[in-house]
Amino acid sequence: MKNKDLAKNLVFDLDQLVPGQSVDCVIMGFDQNELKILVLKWKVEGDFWALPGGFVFKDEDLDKAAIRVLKERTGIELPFLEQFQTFGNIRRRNSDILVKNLKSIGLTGKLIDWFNQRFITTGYLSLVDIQKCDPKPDFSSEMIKWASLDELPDLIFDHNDIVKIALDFIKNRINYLPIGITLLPEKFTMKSLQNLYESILQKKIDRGNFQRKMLKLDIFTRHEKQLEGGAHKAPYLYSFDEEKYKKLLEQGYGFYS
Amino acid sequence: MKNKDLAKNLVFDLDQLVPGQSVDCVIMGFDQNELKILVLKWKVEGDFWALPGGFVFKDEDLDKAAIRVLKERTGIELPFLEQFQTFGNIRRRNSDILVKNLKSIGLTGKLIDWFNQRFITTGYLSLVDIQKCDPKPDFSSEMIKWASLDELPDLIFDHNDIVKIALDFIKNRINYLPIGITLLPEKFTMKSLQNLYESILQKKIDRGNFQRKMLKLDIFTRHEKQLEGGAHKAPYLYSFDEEKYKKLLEQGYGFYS
DNA sequence: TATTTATTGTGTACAAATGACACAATATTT
DNA sequence: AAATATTGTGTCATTTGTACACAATAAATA
Repeated sequence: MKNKDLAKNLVFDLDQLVPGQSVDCVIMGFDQNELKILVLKWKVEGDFWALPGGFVFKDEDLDKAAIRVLKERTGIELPFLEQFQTFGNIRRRNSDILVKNLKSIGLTGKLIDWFNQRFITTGYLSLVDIQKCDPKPDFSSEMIKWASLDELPDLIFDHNDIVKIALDFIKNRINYLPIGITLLPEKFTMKSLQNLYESILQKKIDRGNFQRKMLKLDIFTRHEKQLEGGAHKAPYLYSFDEEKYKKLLEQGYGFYS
Repeated sequence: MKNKDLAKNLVFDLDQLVPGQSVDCVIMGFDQNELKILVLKWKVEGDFWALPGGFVFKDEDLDKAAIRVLKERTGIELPFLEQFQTFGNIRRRNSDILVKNLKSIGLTGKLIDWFNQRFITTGYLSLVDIQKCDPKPDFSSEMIKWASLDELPDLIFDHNDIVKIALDFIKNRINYLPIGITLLPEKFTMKSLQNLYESILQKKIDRGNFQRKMLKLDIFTRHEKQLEGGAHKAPYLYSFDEEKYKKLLEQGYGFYS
């Protein structure tokens, strides 16, 4: 039944799509001090987990396609996604087993051919606040979830590689551009910002030094004390000063400028 | 006559190519203390300058396509090109005036259609030693030249943008990875390495400090004095210690690692 | 209520890196 | 032989990085 739905919905107009071109989105969220990736499970037999991805219309900007595809597959609306790499290995094609599954749910020959071609895919990423997102699977997926890096499932094709490259990209970027405004809630503690940095950089950072270094960037507004919950001494809450943050984004830091 | 040749040679098998996909190469060379870009002039009426670029075969890795295309268009053989960005704006299509020109040299309707589609192009770059290269125009170009950044001609489509992005990419990269081994001759002076850095970063660097900083990387071999020509006090010649250089390339520097 | 505990904000002290500038050494030119 | 331009290296003040210390304090516990 779910399979019939899928086959029915997959009847789109191939002529309007760029053949062999796709986009895939690595959406990173930060929750409970862990970095997580948004993945979805395809509505076919077998464990086919994948990044939210899709095709590109002939009359559509590649960047726009990424935004649209993310919206369609997950319901998440973002105004901007950052391109990080294009994957064009010749072995990038749907695996035999997947094609077999697609056949079994009644796809026609032309659609099978479509899915069986080699796709050159462009990777896009974004960092989001998990609390502000409510991802929902579309017709083609039976499940969507935030997977922590430790328990990232085996993904189809080279999607695991794509995630890895995306993580490297962010790990690199964090060294010269501030990060966090889209990953953390409105107000946050320095500790949680540090957790974010540590989970991206995969290393421990001295607490005191991190705090000083961050504050010296002068992109934060300091608020009153944290609500009572949990800790022993209540930490200050901070929020990003959007103007100063953007200014710093433009000029970067830590580099020759 | 040259136009006839072009039309004749352009009859390739479109079915074997990925439609709408291309690669473009930004080849940077360093000569006489200036950074230069390899550009070629198309063999059609009008001043159509472009980056060396071309199409991708269906059964070809994207990375390999870049290497092949560069070889075909310029004669330059490189084992590796670095991908830096993919350009997929909807307005990326051959301009009317170019198509008009292609028609005027006798291209058939199908080829015109091919050239008139929107291409998603992936940019690749490499840094080379100009002295070791002898670029030659292929059948489709009437001229090839190293253009310094100041006198870069107007390029077709968004190729000027592509060059700009490539330069930004290198400017960024130079801050955490050593550069120069493919741009400078076997033996070089610290002064010339500094010139290279200055022309990429577009800023003056203190001579003494630059020298110390570079040498501390411990990736150079110091040779005897420079040949007599020119200067007043002869500087030492250095060469890269390939092993140490590669090791540093792998681990990077100046960053959290 | 008084004490304990964990965590925060900030301080200090030393090492390392950076930036600005100085100066002797030296190959060529005059 | 003196002048000149450029190199290799030195110095020193400033900034940045790193490791660790300690008082302040909110919650938990006795």
